[in-house]
Amino acid sequence: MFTHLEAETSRALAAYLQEKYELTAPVVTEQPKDPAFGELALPAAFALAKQLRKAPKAIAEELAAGLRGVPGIAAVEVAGAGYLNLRFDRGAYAEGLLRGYERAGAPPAGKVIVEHTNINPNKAAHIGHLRNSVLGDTFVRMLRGAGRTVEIQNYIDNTGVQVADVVVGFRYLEKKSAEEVAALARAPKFDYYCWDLYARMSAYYTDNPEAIQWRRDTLHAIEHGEGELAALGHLVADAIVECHLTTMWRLGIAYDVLPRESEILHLAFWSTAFEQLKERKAVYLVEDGKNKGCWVMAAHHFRDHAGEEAGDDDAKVIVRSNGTVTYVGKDIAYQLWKFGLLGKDFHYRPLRTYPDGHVAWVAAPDEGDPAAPGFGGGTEVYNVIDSRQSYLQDVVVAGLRALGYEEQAERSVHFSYEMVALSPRTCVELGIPLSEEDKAKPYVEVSGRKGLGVKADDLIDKLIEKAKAEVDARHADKPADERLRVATQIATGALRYFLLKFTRNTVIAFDLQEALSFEGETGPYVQYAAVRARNILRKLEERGETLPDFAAALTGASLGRQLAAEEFWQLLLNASKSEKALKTALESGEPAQFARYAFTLAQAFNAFYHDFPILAEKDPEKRTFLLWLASYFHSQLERTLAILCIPAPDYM
RNA sequence: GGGACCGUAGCUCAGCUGGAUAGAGCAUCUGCCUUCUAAGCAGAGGGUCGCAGGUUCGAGUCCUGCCGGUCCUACCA
Repeated sequence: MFTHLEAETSRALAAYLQEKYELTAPVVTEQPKDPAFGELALPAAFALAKQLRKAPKAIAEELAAGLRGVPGIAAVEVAGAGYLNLRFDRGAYAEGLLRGYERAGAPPAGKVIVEHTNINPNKAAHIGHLRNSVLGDTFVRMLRGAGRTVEIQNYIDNTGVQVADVVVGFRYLEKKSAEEVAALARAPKFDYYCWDLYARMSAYYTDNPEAIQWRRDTLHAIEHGEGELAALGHLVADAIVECHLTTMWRLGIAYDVLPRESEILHLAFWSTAFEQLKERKAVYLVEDGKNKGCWVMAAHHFRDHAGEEAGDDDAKVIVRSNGTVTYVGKDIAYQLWKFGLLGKDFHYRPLRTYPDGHVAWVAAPDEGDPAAPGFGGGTEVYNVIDSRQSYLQDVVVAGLRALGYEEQAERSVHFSYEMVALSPRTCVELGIPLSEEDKAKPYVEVSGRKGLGVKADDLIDKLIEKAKAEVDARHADKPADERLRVATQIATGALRYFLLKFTRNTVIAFDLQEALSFEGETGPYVQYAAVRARNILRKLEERGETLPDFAAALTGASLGRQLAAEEFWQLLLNASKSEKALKTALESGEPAQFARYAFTLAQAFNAFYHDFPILAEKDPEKRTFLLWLASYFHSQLERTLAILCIPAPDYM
């Protein structure tokens, strides 16, 4: 409703500008800082002052006339130095919300592909991976909330160095047979086991540099899919992927398809892309210098300031002198596939059916399942990858551009975010040893190689444990399994909100105490508001009453009477802005903005809840109105929480 | 050396494409449970928006320089 009026206002003013001044300018609308100024503000007069050579205030007076007839607008005022402030017809606005209104405009066609998670399948997921997944998953839900079709991809680098290192660890460090590893992989917490092994193996390389040859041999075997080392690689990677899927599902995160590097190699995606790149002269063979014998992409493709004269040494190596392709090269091929530009496709088999019936598919080594849906072929692609990889993401986009896929390059978005580090205090708390150098830093970077970090499952367990204690203290009368379920929901809400409250380019210095907080700007705060709203409605039923048929019981006139009270109007207005909040958050690509809206919505409701004992209200019209407001808040809170994938518990 | 990001209250962070009196949470202090659950509400204190210039009706927001911090800049991923 709010966005509808906003659009109508902009359209009316644009038409008026055209008619009166023959100007075609985009109309900017703002939400006034002070609610006393009204619901919408237009600073248009300021922008026109120079062109029309008149004082902004005088222009605003003229423009006001063009807005007076807009349906739903009750008043147009000129304020300040030349603002146009609009006031809505409160009764009509509420009636629009009550009776439902048509959402204007269909969402853009085409499939959006969002790639997120992408954890190397060689160790347990940690807090940094969670930020990626929660950010990606929430963004997906926001897009779907706005009506877009979205496909979620989780790329599995199952043939990389990291998997190889764990295989080396099993084979040479622990001297385990394939059967022994298989037994470990079937046991719980295989990902934890590998976490430690990977850290030990990394340390071993440092002390025994000659061991690097093991890595080379193993990597070669894995890449070529040959022998028992390759089989071991698959065994490890597949088992770890299962662990990751399970961990992520604890937070409600699921995937549509898991493309894998092994199939990208097997199906020779790269050679197809390589032919295209050579043909378009996007890459060339270096004859001399440090990159001699490599196929490289010239720096000017991906760096703004690099001139054509930038040398071979600045170029990005795509194919090594030994003929193997780098990760970026494969990534270019993969990005082409995402847009349906490669002319090749994976085979797929179902990997997992989630409890809600959703199926995640995975790239299959051979024929695959004919029932598989079509994947890839998107019109927009978002890659949720941390900001440290922006250089490589630039190269990928440059690859598309160099091939002439300008439009797809434009629609390739590196949805970047800053890393999650650990606050020194939290390191101490977790018993992580810190060097003197680390202690002086504002935060300590997590490192899988060093085995330094907070594992996702550990953190979730801790949150559940804490929430369980709170629930137990408050609801000792409820069944234990139910209390555990509620505690799990609270933990999920706390964690998802915590990871979302920071904007993407803020480094999170993870602080355990802060993350474990359920008060203030947190997920549980928002959940609590939803629970309270529901309690009012439930209490009503417990008293033998039924919820009124609001559409019949409330009219524009009665709504107008009640909304004459400023506080009621502000509450309703606030509650009605979820669509607006979603729109601006999507435009800026910041899930944090939408999370923040959820918080302000909960704040508004909590104030309302405190100030107006609804069930005790004596005046019938007011009571009906308050009930409607409460149920409207309730539905808005639940809708908002649903998009954030924060569960709404039955009680707290 | 080159590129990118960050610097806002004691702490952690918001501040949408430049707009009206710079916000929130935490922490500190003071009130509020006989009421639809206090995981809550109300209030107080707390600011040279790193520094200096510039652009204009208007700058936390844009430009330049400086100071401080971080990341990237592999024939690793």
